Amino acid sequence: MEKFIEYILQFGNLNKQQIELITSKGTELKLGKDEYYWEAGKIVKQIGFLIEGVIRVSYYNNTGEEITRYFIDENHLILSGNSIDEVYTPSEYLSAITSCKLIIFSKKDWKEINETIIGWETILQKITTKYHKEKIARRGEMVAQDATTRYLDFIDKFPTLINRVPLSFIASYLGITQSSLSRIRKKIR
Amino acid sequence: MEKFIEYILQFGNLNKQQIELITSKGTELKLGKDEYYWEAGKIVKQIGFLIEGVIRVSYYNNTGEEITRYFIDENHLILSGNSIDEVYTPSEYLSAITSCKLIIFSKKDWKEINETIIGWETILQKITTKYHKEKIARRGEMVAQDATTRYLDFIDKFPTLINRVPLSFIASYLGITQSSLSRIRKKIR
DNA sequence: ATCATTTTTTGTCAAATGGCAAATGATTTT
DNA sequence: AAAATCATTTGCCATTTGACAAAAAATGAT
Repeated sequence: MEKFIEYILQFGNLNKQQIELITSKGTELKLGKDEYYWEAGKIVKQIGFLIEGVIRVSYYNNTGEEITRYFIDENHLILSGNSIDEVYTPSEYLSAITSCKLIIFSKKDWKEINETIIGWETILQKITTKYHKEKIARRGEMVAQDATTRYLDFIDKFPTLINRVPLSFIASYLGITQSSLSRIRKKIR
Repeated sequence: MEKFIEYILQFGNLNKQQIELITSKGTELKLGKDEYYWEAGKIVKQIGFLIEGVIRVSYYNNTGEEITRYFIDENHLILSGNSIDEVYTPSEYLSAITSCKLIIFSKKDWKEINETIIGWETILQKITTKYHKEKIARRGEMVAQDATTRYLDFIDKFPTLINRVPLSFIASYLGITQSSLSRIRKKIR
């Protein structure tokens, strides 16, 4: 829980009372490997903060292939709702790649926090904007490179993930086949 | 100018006085083809709204190639600053692909509007979020497809641009060479 | 209209990647 | 430990794309 508080404090100040309120509302959730955090189409009923593990965001493209859109690693908020979104289309799946530990808040509690803590909106706003930008930056430059460069970029940007994410997922994130990625690895090794 | 007001009104209400304030502060700016709206490294001293024309957002990658990150077409705000950003890295160039007409506001006037009109922040917030999402959605699915699919997607998402943007820029947006794009065009024609 | 310039198309060949299947390696289960 | 399962690597061949160069088409200036 402290991790979550620490995270929030990066974006704005909170007094003791406020921290207590937040702490009292959060519950721990454990996810086993390959369990879904949420599934396409289902209504998301909570807000989560990932303390441990890696979550994969995926969707199915028009040919039925499952594509990895994104990875979420430790110390990231997973939001959904109206203006503040970590997830963009209702057709996305979030599944645990490794076993995960999260702090979750029900929508109701989250709303209460929002209504009680002055400046909470602003804090969320900052967080959201920061991650929007990160994502755009990460993704934006990926299109215009060959697969090897993209993989190198990936290592650069997600250094902690390389050994925790199966090759097949990385490949689907990079937009290449497993085989190709395997060959690329061999080449640059 | 009305176009800009119209645009803003989609995101929130304004009374007559407020509209007048905004109108009084905006200036028209014309850009010739290939002129820069802003250049990497330079300080942006204004906020713009594109009424006519197409602007290309580009950057140079590590090998010195100029890559098109994005196109901005009619009726879009071009912002820069702190939390509200249309442009993400200070190394980006914005140049007019066609001749352009913009409404611009100096940072000072923009600040004044912001301080005078209650709810202005919220309106901007909505706009920002909307475009962040659009971009992510547009870009996000592009990596995992072959060039033909990406071109088809492009046509889908920027139907108004195909005939106004030179092939070379589209190619650089899609992450392929001109020749390849030319061949793809031929194939699907 | 003519010339010069720019943009787009095309050709050729090499390199990268995909699709498929088999082999190898790693992990888990029994 | 052996078997079963899953993940990764490799081989083979087809297709796509890149690099480079040249031709053709479009655009702009005079």
